[in-house]
Order: sequence, then C-alpha cells, then structure tokens
Amino acid sequence: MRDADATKQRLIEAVDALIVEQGIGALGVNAVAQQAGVDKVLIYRYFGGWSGLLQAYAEGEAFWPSTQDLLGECPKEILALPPAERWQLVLSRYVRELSKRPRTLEILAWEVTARNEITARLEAVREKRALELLSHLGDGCDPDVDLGALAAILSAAVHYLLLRGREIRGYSGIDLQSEAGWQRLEQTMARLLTAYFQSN
Amino acid sequence: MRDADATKQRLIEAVDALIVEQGIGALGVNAVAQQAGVDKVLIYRYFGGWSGLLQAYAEGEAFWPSTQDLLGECPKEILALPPAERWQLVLSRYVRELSKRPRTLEILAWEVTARNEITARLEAVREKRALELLSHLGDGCDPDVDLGALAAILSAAVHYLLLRGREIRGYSGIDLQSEAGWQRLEQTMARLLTAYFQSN
DNA sequence: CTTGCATGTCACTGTGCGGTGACATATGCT
DNA sequence: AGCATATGTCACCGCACAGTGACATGCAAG
Repeated sequence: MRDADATKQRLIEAVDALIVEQGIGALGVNAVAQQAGVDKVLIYRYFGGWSGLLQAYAEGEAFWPSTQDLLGECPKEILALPPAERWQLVLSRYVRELSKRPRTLEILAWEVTARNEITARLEAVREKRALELLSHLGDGCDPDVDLGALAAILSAAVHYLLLRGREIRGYSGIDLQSEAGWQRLEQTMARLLTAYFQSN
Repeated sequence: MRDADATKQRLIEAVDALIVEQGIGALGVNAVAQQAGVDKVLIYRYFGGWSGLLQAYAEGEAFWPSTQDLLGECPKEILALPPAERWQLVLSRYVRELSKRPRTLEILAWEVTARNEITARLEAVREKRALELLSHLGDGCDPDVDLGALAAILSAAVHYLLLRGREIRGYSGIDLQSEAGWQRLEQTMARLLTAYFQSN
C-alpha cells in the first residue's frame, strides 16, 4: 500500500479495536501491530513509540459525551426546567451516553488502576467538561446548595455502577445488567434530586 | 529456618506488603518471593502455584469493615435513630473505615479491571455483607423506599470517590485529597438522605 | 548411625514483552 | 533512466515473567 497516513490510521484503529474487543489490559505494541497487520517498527517510526501512539489515539477519539449530547438539541428548554427535573434529565442522559461508549468505560476503568500521562490528559479534559456542564446546570439553583459535591456524588455513583455492571450482576441487591435494575437506580436518583432541591 | 509454616506466613505477608506498598499491579511470583526473601519454587510447593497463594491471602485477610465497625459498639442505639440520621452515621463510618484500608481500596480497584476467581469470591463476601447490613438499616423505613438502590448509589459513589482520590485531587471541583473536600461530600450526602427520607 | 523425607537452593526453560538495526523495495523527483 | 528517500520487512536483543527439574541439607524416626 505504501501509504503512511493509511498505515497510521490502521494502527490507531487497531488500538481502538483492541480496547473495545479485549480491554485495555490486552493493549501492547505487539498486539496492536498484529491487529493492524503491520510491522511494529512502524509504531516507533510514525509515533515515536508506544506512548506516542496512545497519545495520538487519545487525541483523535471523542470519549466523553459532549455538552450537546447531555443537554440535547434544545438546551434552552432543558435549562428552563426546574432544577430537580433538569438534573434528572441530564443524569439519565449521562447514563445512556456512557453505556453506549465501551471505549470510555474502558478508559474510566483504566484510570482507576493506572496513572500516566495519557490518563492524566483525559482526566483533565473530563474535569473541564464537567465544570462546564456544571455551570449550565447551576442556573436558578439555591446558591446555598453544593452543586459540585452533588455532581461528584451522582457521577461517581454512575461511573462505578456502570463499571461494575460490565462484570457483575448483583450489587447491593440490584441487577446491574438489567433494564429493571437501572430503572430502580434512576428512579432513586430522581427521588433523591427531587427531595434535595425541594428541601432548600 | 526450616519451618514450612513460617515460610508460608512470610509469603502471605509478602503479598500483603507488596499490595500496600506498590499496588496490585506489582504483584507476581518473582516479586513476592523476593519480598519474602524466599525461593519462588516454594510458592508452587506450598500453595500449588500463584493463584493458590492469592487465594490463601484472600481468605486470611479481613478486607471488609465488619458490621460492628459500621454500627459501632451499641448497634441498638444507632438502629433507634430515625432513618436519615442512621444512614448518615453508617455512611460516614463507612468512608472512614474504607479510607483506613489501603488493601481494601486496592482490591476494589482491582475488581474494576480484572475478573478472576479471587475477585469473584471477594465480591461475593462483600455482597453478602452489604445485604446483611442493609437488612439492619431498613428498620422503620417506609417500605415504599428502595433501600437497595439507595445503598447501591451511595456506596458506589463512596467507592469511586475514594479510589479516584488516591490519585487525583480535582473531581467535579471537589478536592478528593483534603478533609474539606470530604466534608463537602459527606454533608451533601447527609442532606440528600435527610431530604429523601423526609419526603416519604 | 543411617535412612527417608521435608525443606530449601540453584540453574534452567520457554514465552511474550518493548525496542532496535540492517536490509529490501516502491515511489516520486530531476 | 537513475537516484534519494519514504515506506515496509525481517531478524534480532535484553528483559521480566511463570513455571520446572535436579540437587543440597537439615531433621526426625528407626
């Protein structure tokens, strides 16, 4: 083929395929080269090494749901809702968007155990997005309420439950792999939010 | 020393030391043998191999806070509290107990990325304990309330935030490595619980 | 004292890993 | 056409890993 750009692309796609199919644990120079059907030496030539390839992959991929994904096409309508409903809606969308993204879940899991430049960058992007979204969600809320802590708790719960749900069913009596289980979770989160915003 | 039991013990302790000092990622036959100051072949002789040693370690260690740790010495007093306060207290203790247990956090992190016999067993123990505790916490609550989901959400949030706090500071604007950050989190959880139980 | 076994040491195999140097060949420019 | 270089192939290194076989030695029972 003699086409460097295409080869780079194949390597990056191979990283993605391996992550989705086998998980981050299976990732490595040899595995990626084989998956791409390419000699591994090209990883070093084109990306300067393993971490270079990972970085290229991380930059090219949109792991994180966009603000639009979460607020929808008519953010004004959503932002006009009372706080509890607004948060419920966004949280529900957040769950849906994340569960559609096996790559993102894999990355989230990776961040829990590994710490390196790649995860650090991805985390920085995430944090920025979170704060950005948070600024939108705060309109019209009682300033006395700690929205940062609220978002931290709820998103943390969602992250953990989605991650565990990839492998186990029963968690605190909830079936994390069934629609019904997640309905119980979302309903309880919704009630928590309603009660919380009502009480202030 | 010519003492098989002592050697077994040293190996198990070496596993523990490595987990605490270097994390699960650093665990391996060679590393453990070196840490124990013992030949690795003894791992195979005494434990039948690597997974045997891990299993022996897992069985011997008490990773999980006991019901007593969480309910305290006078469970009756705690169980006599109104639901919101009861849950607040237990949750707060749960955070404190877990943050004292680096091994347990390491295992929790491990479970997120790896799935094997060991993690499966540990998870089973955890789930059993959780349901047990849950049965105590449900007294006098509105039966309409989904306590399983509530416990899942809150414990998931705590797990995730504790795990992330080992490596990052900023999460949704909260400093996960400071007393102040955790006070914000606990206070928000407390308010959520109060509002939640009040509204039913 | 001698024999048998538990305990421990050492050297080794095979595998997969990340990484590199030397070579082959297609492509595009002059 | 001929050359330089970008592109790709291949064989290889050193390392760490899990696991094993053969040997040495202390101890306890006969």
